[in-house]
Amino acid sequence: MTSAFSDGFCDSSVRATIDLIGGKWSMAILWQLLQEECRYAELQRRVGGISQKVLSAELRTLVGAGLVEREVVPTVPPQVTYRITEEGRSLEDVFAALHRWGLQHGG
Amino acid sequence: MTSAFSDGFCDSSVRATIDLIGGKWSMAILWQLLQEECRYAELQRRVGGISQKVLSAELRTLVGAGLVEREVVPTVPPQVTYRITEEGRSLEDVFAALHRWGLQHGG
DNA sequence: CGGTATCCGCTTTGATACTG
DNA sequence: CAGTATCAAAGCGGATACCG
Repeated sequence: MTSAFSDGFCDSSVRATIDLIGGKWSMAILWQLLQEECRYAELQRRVGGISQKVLSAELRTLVGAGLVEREVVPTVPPQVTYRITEEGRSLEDVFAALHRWGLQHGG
Repeated sequence: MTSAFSDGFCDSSVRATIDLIGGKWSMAILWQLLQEECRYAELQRRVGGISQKVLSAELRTLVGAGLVEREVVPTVPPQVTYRITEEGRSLEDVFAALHRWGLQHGG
């Protein structure tokens, strides 16, 4: 645990993590889903300001990464619910670290 | 990347932190400077693949944020050394959290 | 309702040339 | 050596329209 970063910039896992949650909307979405599961339209409304295209793309990415779960109920009209996975919930630690530092730094 | 998280996202410090270190190069630069102080050209060489323009801009941002210190030795030719500040060094905790999660998630 | 497809503008990024 | 200026290219995000 001493030096998490050995040498050079060979640690791609940090980069990958930031690439995943560092986007403009990923965090807002995850943040929302951490609080409660949500359907598509509702999620768009809650996040606020995100377009359908971007929301779809983000959700596809997050689902693909295993952070979010997509449940389809084939009714008419269709009903799709998104919820955070255990994997996604584990991000709370990362958020906490970022939050702590953000406060310490920005004041 | 700086965004207006209007509703449903009250914690801007997390966002601010990611905006600061989530850029394409910020982390590579910080990572390098965490290991040892560095002069401009050397830094560009070590980071690898970054242009002068972007490196300058990044450094200005990081210095402005108080994460990096800029020391000018007015010799001929001029000599400028960049080194991490205490503030910047405190990011190690954040990196550690990201690293831990990155491993746990992506492998 | 829950998306995908298309087009378009803006920011980010980079190569190159030039200055102190 | 350590940058700044300029210009071109790429990618992302967003508005709109349309499909299952």
